[in-house]
Amino acid sequence: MPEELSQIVCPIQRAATLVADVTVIVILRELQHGPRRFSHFVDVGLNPRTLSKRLQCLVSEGVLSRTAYAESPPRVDYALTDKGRALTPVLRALQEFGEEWMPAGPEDLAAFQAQTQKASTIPT
Amino acid sequence: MPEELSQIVCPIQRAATLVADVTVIVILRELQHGPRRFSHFVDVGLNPRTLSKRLQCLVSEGVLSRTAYAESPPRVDYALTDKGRALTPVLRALQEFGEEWMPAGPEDLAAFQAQTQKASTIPT
DNA sequence: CAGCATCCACTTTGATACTG
DNA sequence: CAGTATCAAAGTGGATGCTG
Repeated sequence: MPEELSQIVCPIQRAATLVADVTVIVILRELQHGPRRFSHFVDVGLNPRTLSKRLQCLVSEGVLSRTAYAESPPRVDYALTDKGRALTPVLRALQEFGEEWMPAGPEDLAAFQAQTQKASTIPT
Repeated sequence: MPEELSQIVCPIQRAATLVADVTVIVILRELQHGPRRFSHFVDVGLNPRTLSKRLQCLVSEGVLSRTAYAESPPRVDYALTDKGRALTPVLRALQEFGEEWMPAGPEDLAAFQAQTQKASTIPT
């Protein structure tokens, strides 16, 4: 995902770019189940460096909310905002198109699921 | 857009990656009005090199059809296939999300339109 | 007209290590 | 725990020029 996302002016283009990133998709998928912590995403296989960037981007885009608790060890929760939830129809459209027109054998899906440690469907 | 698109197994990810490219979006938008030629896209501002790659990718993905006529000078038409038309809901979802949640001043839109020489909405 | 080959520079990423 | 710093490696994109 380009660093200059904020400079993309076309709404379609910008939204598409935002969503067309493995890391972002995994993040959104995980958050569908509720708030998650930084370490959770790391456990799921995301690179801390990229994860950090995406999280910052998503927060600054208003798609995610970041809540830090004054504890030790530190704890930070990430959750979907209304805007983040508004992204669901997009993901669903993407998924429906993908499932109907993008042939992917069961093995492939299994590989992907193993890779991300999660199911490939986005719950309602 | 990554060259190894065919290696992306997750349907969502793959469809998203396909669509998350300025060049691809412009191509799809232009084709909404009917078949277009290579030069048309060039006229619209697309780089021949990138355009060529995207066109090949879209054709091999089955999103576009390529028709070459035995003429001189050569003539080639590109058009949406059923699969290509099936992408419309995705673009629309993207657009709706973008328009509602991605603030873009009128100036920005104007800039974009000037840049692509076209309206930024996708006709039905 | 359609489109490939080349050059080149910039952007982005994974791995790894370190800190408040 | 939640990040950030560094570094080398690789992928991409634009400009240009050429050909069937």
